[in-house]
Amino acid sequence: MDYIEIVEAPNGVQVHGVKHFCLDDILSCGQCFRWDKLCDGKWSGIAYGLSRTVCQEGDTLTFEGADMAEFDRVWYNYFDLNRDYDEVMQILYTDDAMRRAWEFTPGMRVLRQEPWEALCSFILSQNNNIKRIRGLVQRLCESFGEEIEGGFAFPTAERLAALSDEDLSPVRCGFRASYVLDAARRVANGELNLLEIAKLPLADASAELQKIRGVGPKVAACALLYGLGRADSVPVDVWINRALAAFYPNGMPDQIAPVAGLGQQYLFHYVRNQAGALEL
DNA sequence: CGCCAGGCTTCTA
DNA sequence: TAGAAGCATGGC
Repeated sequence: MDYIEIVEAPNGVQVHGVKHFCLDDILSCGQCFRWDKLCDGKWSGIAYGLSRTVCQEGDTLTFEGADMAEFDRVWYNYFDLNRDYDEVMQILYTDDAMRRAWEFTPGMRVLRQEPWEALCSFILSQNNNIKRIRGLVQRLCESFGEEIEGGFAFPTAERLAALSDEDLSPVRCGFRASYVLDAARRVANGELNLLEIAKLPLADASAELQKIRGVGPKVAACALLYGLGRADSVPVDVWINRALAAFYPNGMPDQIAPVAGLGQQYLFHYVRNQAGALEL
């Protein structure tokens, strides 16, 4: 595993000896929208209806105010700590471009966010920039999410399903409003069962999600990767498209497929942030 | 001001 | 059936 021990400390739960883990990279890379970096370097965010502050000092993570039961139930999984990233690394290192991408941000990980939150957030993400996506998600939560200690939970599909386009106007999400409502209705009425979709073959799962108005291949792939735990799902945006053209004119190697979505996360960060990455 | 944003739907040839 | 235009809104 990617840590030595997990202990309850006076100020919360601590993970000691964590590997392949850079909180800054994980939370600022655009895979999630509800974490803010505080001026002291700690991160404050909301997931699974809990508002928490998390910090990393070297190879120690501290989940302030959490107890072990909460950590086991929520954060262990959320930060993908049950995955052995040594294994991921070994697979990705069989490929040259993936190895370079990994080495650029070796502490990157893919979060396991709540299924509905991930689907809804990435519907809002389309044709939008990360700064504004964060604002949309925040207004959606403040307007329709349950008030919790420290903020607002992500609104349930059931709550959103009962709303109209006009109800969503304070969110200012433009043409995406009807997309969010269509998704909420299909999820709330049981037509789409996200947990069942997660188990389907990738192409079938994607097709199911694309029944939602406003959900195409990219958003479906994001929902699968970030919300439904599908490490084999690869969101292809303009950046990944460039990377595919530059590095994989004949497609990605087969052995990468099971973790191609994780590889995508390293690759995405690499080609966007490393000047000249695409020329190699 | 113009261009663009981790796309998708609709229109057009 | 592929390719381009249109879409709401705001960050830069």
